Amino acid sequence: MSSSEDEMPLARGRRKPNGRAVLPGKADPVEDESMDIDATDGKVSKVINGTSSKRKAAMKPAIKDEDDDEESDSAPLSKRRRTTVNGTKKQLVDSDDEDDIPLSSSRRRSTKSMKEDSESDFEDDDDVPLQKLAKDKKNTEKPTPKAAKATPKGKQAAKATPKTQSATKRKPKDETPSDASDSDIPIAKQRKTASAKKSKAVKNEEDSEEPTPAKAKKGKGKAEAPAPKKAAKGKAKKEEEAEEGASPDGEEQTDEYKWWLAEQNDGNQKWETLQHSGVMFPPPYELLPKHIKMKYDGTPITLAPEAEEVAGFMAALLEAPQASDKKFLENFFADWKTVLKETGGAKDKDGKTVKIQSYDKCDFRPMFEHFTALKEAKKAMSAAEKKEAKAEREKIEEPYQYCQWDGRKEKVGNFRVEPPGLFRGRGEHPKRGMYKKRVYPEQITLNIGKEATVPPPPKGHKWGNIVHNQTASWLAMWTENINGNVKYVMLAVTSSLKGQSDFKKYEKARELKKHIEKIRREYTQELSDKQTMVRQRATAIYLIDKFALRAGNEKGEDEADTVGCCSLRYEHVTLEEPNLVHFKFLGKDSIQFDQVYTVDKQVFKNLRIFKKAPKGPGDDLFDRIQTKHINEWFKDHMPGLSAKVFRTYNASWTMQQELSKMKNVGTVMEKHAAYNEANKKVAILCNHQRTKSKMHDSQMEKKMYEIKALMYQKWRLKQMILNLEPKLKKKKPEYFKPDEEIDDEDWIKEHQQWLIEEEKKKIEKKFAKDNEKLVANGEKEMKASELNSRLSVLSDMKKDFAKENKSKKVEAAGKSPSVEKFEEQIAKIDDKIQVKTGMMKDKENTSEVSLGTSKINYIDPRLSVVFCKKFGVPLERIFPKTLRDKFKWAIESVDENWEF
DNA sequence: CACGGCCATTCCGTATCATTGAC
DNA sequence: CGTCAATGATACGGAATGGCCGT
Repeated sequence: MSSSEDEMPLARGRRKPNGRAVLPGKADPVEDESMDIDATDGKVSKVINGTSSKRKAAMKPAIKDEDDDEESDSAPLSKRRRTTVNGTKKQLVDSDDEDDIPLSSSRRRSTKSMKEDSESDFEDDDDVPLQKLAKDKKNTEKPTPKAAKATPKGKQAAKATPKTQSATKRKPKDETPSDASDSDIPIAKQRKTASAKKSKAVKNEEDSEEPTPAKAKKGKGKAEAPAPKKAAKGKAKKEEEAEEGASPDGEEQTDEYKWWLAEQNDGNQKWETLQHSGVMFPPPYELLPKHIKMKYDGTPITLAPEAEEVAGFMAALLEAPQASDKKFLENFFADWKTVLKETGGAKDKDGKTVKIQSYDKCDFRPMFEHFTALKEAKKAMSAAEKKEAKAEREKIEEPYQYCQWDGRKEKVGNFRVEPPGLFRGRGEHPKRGMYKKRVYPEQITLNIGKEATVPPPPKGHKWGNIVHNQTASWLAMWTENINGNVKYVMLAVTSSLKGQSDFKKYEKARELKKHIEKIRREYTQELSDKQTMVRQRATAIYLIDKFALRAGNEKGEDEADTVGCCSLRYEHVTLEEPNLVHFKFLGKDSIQFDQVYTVDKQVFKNLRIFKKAPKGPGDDLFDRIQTKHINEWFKDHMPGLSAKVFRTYNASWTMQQELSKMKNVGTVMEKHAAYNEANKKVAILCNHQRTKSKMHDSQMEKKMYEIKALMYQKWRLKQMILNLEPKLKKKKPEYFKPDEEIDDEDWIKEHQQWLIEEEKKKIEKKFAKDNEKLVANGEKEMKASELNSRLSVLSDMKKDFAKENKSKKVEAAGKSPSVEKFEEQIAKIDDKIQVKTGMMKDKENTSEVSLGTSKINYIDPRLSVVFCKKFGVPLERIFPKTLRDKFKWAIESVDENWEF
């Protein structure tokens, strides 16, 4: 049985715990490839043959041959491979093959030897002139391991970029604004000057377009209202901040730390002093009321608190998709049974133990219904009650919200300990459904200043550990039980610390600008390197650069099967002559990556080689490289360079290109739409998707129907005009044609039916309501005959429609009908149609693209700020409040000439 | 180990619809 | 009786948050 499993071509399940895909009964394709390559040249092939024989000899121990291997580059790879291969025996046999095709694995041996294949591939490959080989050889030897590695050491020093310093000179470190409102004066000023410079026309538009009026009408004076007016702005801002400074003395917000005006602290130390309140725990579990009991095999059962709690987690999901996910249920059930065992199991009403053996016999419904009722009760709370509850919550949270970081008040991010629950995972995570346990203070380590007072642990508990790690930015941590991952409590994204690293991230990306040409030149050249490893590396880097792929570390058996660049497998890439590549795989978070790209010829050729038989589904495309190899290469070309930097760089670069194409014309709304369009390009580049909501299609259909209904109404009105002025038809025949969407008799008839139905419902509803009222007033209900008479309009409608359908004419309706009146109504309908189609398009357009992620993480915020300044678009249109906070550094530090 | 990225979910304000009352 | 404004209820969609994922 196990042998048959070995033969399964599927990747999944054949991965070793370390994640390497294992080729069952197959030796390393890699080496063959390199042999082949080298074989193109007589001289080299000699070397290779040496290697190969060595390899054969040292097949399983593998590692050793590296040292004496002359072709150092390929050796490490084979080493890696060897260590993970399970079918050692087979390989050994295979490797006896004279052809040096260890692959052999009878399962998919190609008739043509791999050697031949590759040879031909590289032969028609004139990118690698023979004479060059000697030189290349040298090159490849040079950058061997250790020597290169030393370089990135300068990284730390280089990190404090000159840019940072230049920003520094503006103001000395300890400069503190005199009061809170002070901080927004500069903005106001900038804004003023900017908008003054910008066209007045724009401002007028703003006034007319902004949703402000509506809000104002509502009497909400909130600063949030996009009121572009300078004066209004300043005032509003102040209010806002006053509100935020919860404490009565508006003092505390005053010395907001403008790190971008300050000296950068270099080195590893993150703080000097640190005081905080620790973490907030979820409320303890409260037992369900006695009468709420789940059933097993029809018997109501009593559970220990923890077992009941876990059961409740499942009960809550009864109508969620998880409830029909076998794996989820299986994992849940296993963990739940463990809890049951530990807590004395389930008892019936007489205290007799009930054995829980089958999920199918569990009935969580009573619990589910109880939860649903609770939810509704909560929803039904009066506004005042809700407000009170909220205030109470906030009061409890208050101490955790902020910490003192080097004496400054900084916002804390996730101070709440994650509550227990069932692990959800993304995609087909093998651990989904497992019980995520409650975290107790004893498991928590606090990181806090030596001088600080340690926050008291919850009563009856103590903290697991207290440390004073000044090189760490976390305030607290614990280890979660599902994957054994460490969870950290850190500062909020709006904190100065995070702001600084955000800033550094973008500066790093901008630094790449200076190197990108050289980098591209070099990897392009390496695309035709004679060594497979180098080629694979170059190809991978090409993909990372062009298509913004992630690096793609190996993953373990107990993680979802998702891939990035280096972990792409055979089946993820399909080639289509002459140079189209179809990528289809699950990326981070199990998000589908499904794109067809045109690639460089050489890249296409390389991919074809990397897919050569005997590789098949389940095999690594880049079998000779790992992320560490590309990372080493990156670091050699620029300190701190990584695949992520490419993503940031390309995203921001794309945005800059798109924005610079734009002209300062049109309304604010149009400009905003254009911005979103650019944003969308970036999102697509980064493959930021969102799942179309389940409702999406039906909502679309509904909208479409509404639009058609409007068109029909319009058409009828036009017919009525004709009814009044038949002559008009000759004058403007186009005008009186029905929209083609509704040019369909069957549809019209259906629609008429629908209209009648709707009308009927409406009348019945009204009747019922009227009756209710009468009863409430102690009067008698109306009789059914009244309803019938009211419903008689329906038959009139029917008749009218029938008549219309026959005569193709519509009688003018309404009192004192006139052409003008009809035209007015038509205009209104046209407006509605316009609006609706616009909304539809927009919705469809962004239904599967998520703009947020790239806006938050990849597009240099300074680009957006510049955009707003240049085009007079209120920043609030682009950045909602939290983003304005997060990007304060960007908002306050650029003028409109700034470039990425 | 530590940190940033990233989608789904939840939260919350606004738009829209329905209802009522005044004119 | 129709219209319009005011008000209330609800649906909707963007913003904030949460917690899982990858490097």
